[in-house]
Amino acid sequence: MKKDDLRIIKTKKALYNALINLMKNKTFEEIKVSDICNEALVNRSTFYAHFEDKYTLLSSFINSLKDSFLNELNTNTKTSNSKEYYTEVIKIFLAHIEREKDTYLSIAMHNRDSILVDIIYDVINKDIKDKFNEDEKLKESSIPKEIIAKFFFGAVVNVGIYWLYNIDKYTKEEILNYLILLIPNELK
Amino acid sequence: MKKDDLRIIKTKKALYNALINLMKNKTFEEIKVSDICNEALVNRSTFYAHFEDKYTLLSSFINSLKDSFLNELNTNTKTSNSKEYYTEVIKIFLAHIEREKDTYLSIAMHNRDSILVDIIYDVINKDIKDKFNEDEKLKESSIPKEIIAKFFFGAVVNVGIYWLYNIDKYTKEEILNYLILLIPNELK
DNA sequence: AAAGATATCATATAAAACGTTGGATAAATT
DNA sequence: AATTTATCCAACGTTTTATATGATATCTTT
Repeated sequence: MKKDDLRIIKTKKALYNALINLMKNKTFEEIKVSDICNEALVNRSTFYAHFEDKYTLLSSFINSLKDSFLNELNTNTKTSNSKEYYTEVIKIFLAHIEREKDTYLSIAMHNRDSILVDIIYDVINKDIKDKFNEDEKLKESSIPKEIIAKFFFGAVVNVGIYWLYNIDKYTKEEILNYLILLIPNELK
Repeated sequence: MKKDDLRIIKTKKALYNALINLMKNKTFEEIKVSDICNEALVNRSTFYAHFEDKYTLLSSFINSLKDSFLNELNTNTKTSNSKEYYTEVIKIFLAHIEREKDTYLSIAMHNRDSILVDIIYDVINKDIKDKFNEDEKLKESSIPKEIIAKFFFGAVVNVGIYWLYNIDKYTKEEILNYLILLIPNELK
């Protein structure tokens, strides 16, 4: 099973797309493996050749989303300056939401918001934590660093999710500005 | 089916407890209706007399958690003063986490964090939004009220969840203080 | 372009879990 | 104490899962 075989790439992509499509109209739990296969025009036995079950399929897809976001982070954040670093991260975060909005909205449509929250938190926690820990300014604070981190992570992510649902109401730049205003200067 | 029949109350409670117990060791998806019934010492046909499926069971339990939190909110927030109102809400929020920590940790154990996030957001959004909208101070801000709300809701909830996982590391009072420090005075 | 490798398909099958039913029993309400 | 009714038990058909096998189609390699 060389993973670069065209057939494998094709069927996996078909299964991913099928799942996301079905999630526009159905709860994830309501979706059966056979539904996914029918939608993807893939035989059921082929499905099981690649994934244990639909949960593995979903989390595999989620991981690919995470990876693409992490790549953007690594390639687009050049500044070592911590002040600018945070706004750059937020910029990339918002760009990610904008680009993947259809996917995220499909997932959110007939499912719990939280699948979305899970994805985004995971991504953010993975990479940004370290930078946060190196931040010299935060060491002076009387509030534990980890709590400051959780506070503003939660804040930014929640605004991001709100924007996802109201993406035509505000531009990316507006949201960015609001966030910059809301985050105190000592952290910016 | 009068819902105040002792037998009904008993079996429902048994099913709730069974589910929460099982979630300490298994994913919600791995848990079968028969598992819940065995754990609860309740016949499977009785289960179906009360709930459509395990999803209905879970969300019914979640609703009861939400109700208990909303009750605390309504009975314990007397102040019309908006400054003090927010800190009171946070106090009640932290007290709720502390009292229900075993339940929440069971749910979180082998499941996505986000089930928890879902619960808490739902509760908070339901009741506190209105107060937020009435807040005169916020009308002066250049930032849309809804965004300010999402920002600080996300922040507080995320700190609360962090505390749930590290409940022995900080006291309730410490967390409260940190949050008060992190929320700017104009909003307090 | 042909040969070889292998992913996919079609089909079959067993097991697991779902969801419902009807009558007997036990527990509650009045 | 009489009546109501929730629970139990056991059985049943259906759906879905998960796996296996050989034939076919597609991709890779040379």
